[in-house]
Amino acid sequence: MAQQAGREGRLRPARRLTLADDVYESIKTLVMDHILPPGERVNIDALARELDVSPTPVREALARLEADGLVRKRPLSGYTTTPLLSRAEFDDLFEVRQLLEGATAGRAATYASAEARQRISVEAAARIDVESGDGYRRHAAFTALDAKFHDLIAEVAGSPLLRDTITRLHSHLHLHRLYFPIAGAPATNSEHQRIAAAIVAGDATAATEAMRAHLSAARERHLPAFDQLPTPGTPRDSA
Amino acid sequence: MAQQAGREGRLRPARRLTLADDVYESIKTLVMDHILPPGERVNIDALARELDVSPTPVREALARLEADGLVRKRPLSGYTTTPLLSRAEFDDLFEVRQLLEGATAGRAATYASAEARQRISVEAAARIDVESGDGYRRHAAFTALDAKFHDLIAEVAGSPLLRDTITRLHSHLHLHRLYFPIAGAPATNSEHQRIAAAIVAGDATAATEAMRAHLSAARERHLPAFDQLPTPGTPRDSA
DNA sequence: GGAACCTATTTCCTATAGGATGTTGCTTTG
DNA sequence: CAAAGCAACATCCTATAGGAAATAGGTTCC
Repeated sequence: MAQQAGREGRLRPARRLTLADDVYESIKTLVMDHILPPGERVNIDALARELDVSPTPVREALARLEADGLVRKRPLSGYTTTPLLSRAEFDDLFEVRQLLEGATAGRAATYASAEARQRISVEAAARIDVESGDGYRRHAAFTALDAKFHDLIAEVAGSPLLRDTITRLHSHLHLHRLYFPIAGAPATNSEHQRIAAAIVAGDATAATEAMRAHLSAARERHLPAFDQLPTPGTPRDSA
Repeated sequence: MAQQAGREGRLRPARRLTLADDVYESIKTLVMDHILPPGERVNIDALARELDVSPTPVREALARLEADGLVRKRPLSGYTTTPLLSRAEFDDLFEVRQLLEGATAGRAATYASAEARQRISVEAAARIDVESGDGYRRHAAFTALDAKFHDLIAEVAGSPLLRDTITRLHSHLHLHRLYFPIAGAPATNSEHQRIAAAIVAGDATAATEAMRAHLSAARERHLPAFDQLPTPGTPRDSA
């Protein structure tokens, strides 16, 4: 008792299913937004106090996040947030993305329904006003739009397994989203439109090629961020 | 108190790190071996009693297993083991495997070290005596050998992400292993050797093609099982 | 002056108890 | 006889407490 009284609407969404699920989403956001910095130790009790719940659902949520690759668990030593990708891991990620998402785009061009093609066309036309909002919101909005476009293609490709797999990969990528140079947004948009055009036209080969080219270009756009980044894995004891 | 007294070595391995990890492995085995049948409800408390631990680590283990796709969670209703793959999901799985493992074999042929090629060659030569042991052990041994071969290729392909992704997919497949017709073992072995030969020779194109052909054949071998299977998703209330 | 050892604290890990919710079976009514 | 409503049960979900291990800091010895 003495806990479910006066904290409605603090972190709790309107439709509340289970507390553990809400906690999972909350912690995921904390990690994605770097409120819990990469490589940082995660104190279960402190997190439970912060979220105003007991440690049990926190522990359950962390177990799921570990399977997602967002935190690591060292036995009898606690959880830590996953460090930022190293350069090698980053390159690896984009190679795998090229393989998976290239094939996905090709499938989408072949199997997508007319209605699905319409949706892709609309989605590719959407843009984020680069001038609006502060830096953080702008980044978040742009990243969300990019993720939505890629997921949409995965959805209409007609392979649930492929879509799940791609979604999983994106978690790792999103840890880097705050470092993405916003200047690349226009190029990203036009590349998206080229992919959409190929899918709408039903040209699988062109769609695959356009997606691979897009990911190659996206990788190049991200690379400068590595020069201004703290070396991953370093146990930063900040000042 | 009154619990850590007399149950040494029951399910506890010699090196004990955390109870939750042991419970995770135990439940995973229970699901894989169909001791917890697919589609069955999983009672947390009953499972805790069975494993002689408290519900807390069981809950944590189930959360991880859910992320692995071996159990599903319905809010406020409990966990259920994942049903067997439907025909459509099965076909989907093998398409994705062809994509991923085909590319992996090609990478292995290109990047594998001399020592790695040696290991693959040895592994492909290993065989399970089809005559030995009872049906269950024979199946388990053969499936383990197959999984080891595929994972070895993924390991030497030099892409940790690709390897993780493939490992995840295999979980779903392994739920079907008990239905695999053992008669296909010799063909599987020879196909493995063909893949190994291409990798050892450094022929990426041939390795990719051999892997894809192998998976296509393996899929065909599995198909008859669908005719003698209870329809997936049926809530079986056994006699 | 440096390294190793010991101690104290923090943190994690597990067990237990109680409240809320979904489910099931029975009864009642049309 | 069937369907809807109700009640009892089982199960899940969350909170709290206590024991064990690891980490950090201080002290002592070389």
